[in-house]
Amino acid sequence: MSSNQITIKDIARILGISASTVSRALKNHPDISEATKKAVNELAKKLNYEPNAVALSLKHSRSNTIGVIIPEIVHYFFSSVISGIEDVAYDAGFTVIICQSNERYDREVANVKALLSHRVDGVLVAISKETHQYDHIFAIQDRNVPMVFFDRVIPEIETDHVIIDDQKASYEATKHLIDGGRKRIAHFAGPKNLSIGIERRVGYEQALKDANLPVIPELIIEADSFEKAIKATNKLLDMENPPDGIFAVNDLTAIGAMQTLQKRGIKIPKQIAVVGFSDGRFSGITDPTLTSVDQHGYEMGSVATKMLLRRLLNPNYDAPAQSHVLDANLIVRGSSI
Amino acid sequence: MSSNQITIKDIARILGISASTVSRALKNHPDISEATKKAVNELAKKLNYEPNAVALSLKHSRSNTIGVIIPEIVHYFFSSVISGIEDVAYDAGFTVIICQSNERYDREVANVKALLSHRVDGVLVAISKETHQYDHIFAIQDRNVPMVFFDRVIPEIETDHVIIDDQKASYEATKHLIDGGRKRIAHFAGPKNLSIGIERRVGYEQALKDANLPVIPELIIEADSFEKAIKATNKLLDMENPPDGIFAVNDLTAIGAMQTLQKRGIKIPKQIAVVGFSDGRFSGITDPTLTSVDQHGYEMGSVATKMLLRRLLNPNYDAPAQSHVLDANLIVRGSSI
DNA sequence: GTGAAAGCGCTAACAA
DNA sequence: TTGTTAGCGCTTTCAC
Repeated sequence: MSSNQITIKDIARILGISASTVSRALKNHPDISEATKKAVNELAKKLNYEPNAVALSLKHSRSNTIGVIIPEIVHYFFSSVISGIEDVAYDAGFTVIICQSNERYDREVANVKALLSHRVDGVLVAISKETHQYDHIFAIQDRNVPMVFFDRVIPEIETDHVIIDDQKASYEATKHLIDGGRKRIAHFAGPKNLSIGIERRVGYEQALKDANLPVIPELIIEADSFEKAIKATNKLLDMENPPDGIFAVNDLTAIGAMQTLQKRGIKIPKQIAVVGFSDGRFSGITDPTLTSVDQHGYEMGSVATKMLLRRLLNPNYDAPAQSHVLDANLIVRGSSI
Repeated sequence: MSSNQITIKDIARILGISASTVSRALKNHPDISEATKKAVNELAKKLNYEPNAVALSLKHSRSNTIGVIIPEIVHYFFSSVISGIEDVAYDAGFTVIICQSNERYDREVANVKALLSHRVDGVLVAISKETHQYDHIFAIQDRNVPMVFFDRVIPEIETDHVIIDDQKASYEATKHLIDGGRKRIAHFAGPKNLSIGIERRVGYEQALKDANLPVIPELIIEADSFEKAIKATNKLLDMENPPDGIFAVNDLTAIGAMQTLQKRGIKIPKQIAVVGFSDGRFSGITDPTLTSVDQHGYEMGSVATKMLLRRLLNPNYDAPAQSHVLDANLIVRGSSI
């Protein structure tokens, strides 16, 4: 398994010149004679010479590498984010190292360690749900490694971040139902200890208030899984005065609602309209198709990476931490109109 | 932005000893006195010293890094594979660099270049659909960098690989329909130029033959998108003698079929049973839930990585290329029983 | 126009 | 028990 990697030395030896000359010839240094350049470049090509990025990293104390810490790659949203990160990083000549925390604190700490050890030039982090202690994050800052948070933010930590305006998106979604004439809109809410749970609920309530509609506690049910949504929908339908619209905290619960409604003979959207919050690609394949908020994962990844590159590429750029808030817009489909 | 990374030299300087002593103390070398070890380790801890993986890579000509080239991370199957890769690699102390080809040949070539430049110790590749020329792959072999193919295989290239037994899985799926008493089973087929298209169709046909059922050309329709599935289903229903079962090449088309059937008042599975081939996580949230083949993406990633590690960790292991075929098993749900 | 030498951080053979 | 030195591949200053 002896490695066959060609080095500058190999080229130098073959051509009977020095390594430094080869190095210069390869970067088209003006001092080098055309003849030498030609010989070097031809041989390099012939031997499939590829500069050793590891040596370059060590030499320049810059690895041209970005580290990413993400909770779970298998979520459609997060994999879209990664796609956005990869594309932008790639265009800027950076390599991306992705680590999954699997929503675990200990794993996240290990990830940080690995990335720092690899001397990544910057990191993009979506903090795990389990993380409530931040020494490992401070370690990144201590080393002056630029960092951008995305999607999940820790208020105590001052660093660039890009998030979605969940509250506004929920407001829009609810308003869309109101504009469609709905007066009793239920909400399947997320957990109260998660910011998305809170933000989406606040947006919902605000839209009701702004339209002079009452916020009815019985119509707000904590339900963030498919099964819970089915139960919650049945509960709503069993009420004396059922809702005429449902705004669900995510698509999965919206789909649970739709199926239950249909099973009980309710017409969507005629009798009850349904709006979800996109976390998959289910919305296009339900029947009717599901009106939902598009979270723009790809854009989030690309924006976050650009924010990071801005600091990486201009070492004297030292503006204070920026907050970039993405608009998440409503995609209106069949379930609500 | 001056980097604050602590080095062995820093520790040596502070303690007034040599760098090599520090190095040895950190790895608990028996020659070093307890006192020195203690001092070094305490200071290292205090300063948050993290070994420079870049320097180690250069020194050892081993980067402890695995490169992955994958078509598109946003597919659930591929992101599951990555999860499997990450977990196994992580446990073995390896870092993973993921590159997306986006199903493009030029991008894949660039990915290989980047990974070779980073001197990854081994690579895991699922070749892009667009790739029909293999110089970049040969370049990997030329450098004696161990490589494992997963999911997509190039017969001409001899290297370890792990694939799914598509044919067998399709056979099982079709047989399951036959066992349920279905006699006219339609097939939504994938493109004829893709191995999954061919394999799945062959498995379907073989199951029919083994059960002495005729292979009816009109019941085999090329349909690998949601929209095509809807059209195809309508076409089937308009036949004089419609099918009593549908085996679809993927879940998306199976769902298209189900919706069309339901729209036209057909009961699933009573009148027509439907089976899909899993490429998402739709199967649990349809109504009825969808019987489908589980592709075991996570397992594929973990097996592929283990095959790679076997070569990386035992340099004298040089068995010929192995082929690992995973069983993809049928998950029976409501759409077929 | 080209070469020699030093150094990025770390390790290991060799000295002391 | 510890230090010195050389070297992994590359770049860059300084010499010639």
